[in-house]
Amino acid sequence: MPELPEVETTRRGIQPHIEGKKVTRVVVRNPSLRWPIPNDLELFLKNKLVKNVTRRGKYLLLAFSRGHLIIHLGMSGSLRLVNSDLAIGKHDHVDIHFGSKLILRFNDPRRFGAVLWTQDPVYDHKLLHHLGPEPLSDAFDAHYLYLRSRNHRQAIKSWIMDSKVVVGVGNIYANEALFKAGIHPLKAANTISKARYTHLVDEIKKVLEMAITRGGTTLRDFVGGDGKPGYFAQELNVYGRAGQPCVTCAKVLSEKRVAQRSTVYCVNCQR
DNA sequence: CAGCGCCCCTGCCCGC
DNA sequence: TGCGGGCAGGGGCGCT
Repeated sequence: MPELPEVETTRRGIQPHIEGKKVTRVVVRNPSLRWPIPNDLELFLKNKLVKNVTRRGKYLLLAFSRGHLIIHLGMSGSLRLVNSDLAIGKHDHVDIHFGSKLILRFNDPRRFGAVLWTQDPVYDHKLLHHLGPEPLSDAFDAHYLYLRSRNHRQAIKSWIMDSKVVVGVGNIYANEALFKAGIHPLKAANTISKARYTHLVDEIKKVLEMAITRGGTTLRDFVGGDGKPGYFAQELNVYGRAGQPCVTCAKVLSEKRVAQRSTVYCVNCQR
């Protein structure tokens, strides 16, 4: 249920438990995700040690001594560490065993996710090589966004959701950050001033950081727990609140579909 | 060639 | 209680 904070929460949850551990077995029950899971996945992974667990955008990267496992959770995927005696549930498509007890289990009802293997330098992979800066890095700043936006007329909301521009800004947080920054989601990217980009960058970082902090509160549930991310509990100002009053000015929030995604905003506070 | 829609898939909620 | 329609947090890809 992954926006970037959930992916990062997942990474932090699994990393300490599998880093340095050896894969003993791989079970693929259903290989048909967004792209087919390689059918010789076990061959690549068996007896290999996990060197580290990193993240690029919403892609989780498990580094092995020779190659990387690339995992994307899509719209409905989750990755949990479970004990090997836990019953297999619906949509549990992949199990990666670490010894006799520990399993990293990939579940994905809608199967928009991906589990891929590459032996090449991982950032050369076709899914990663074009990606823009990490939103929480210093490279993502107003100067960068402003310069890059000058020849883009597209609506600011879909523009900041473009992974070539910046990774990890999903629909919920795009809505929330634009509200906080007071920017109308349909405003053309190239018409927004540098000062307003400063505000937007600030709000994107803040909302993502806050959500990661909240997500962190569920970390303790990662082993054996239900693994549900905590972000539904957090206060959202606009997402899911169309027709309800704006928290700032009480005017009824509007909703439009922008690039096929639900977009909620306040016509009074966002211009 | 920037940028728009399509589409992959299951589940859930709502209205009839 | 059953069924059809619409919508869901992603994002690559094929068109124009």
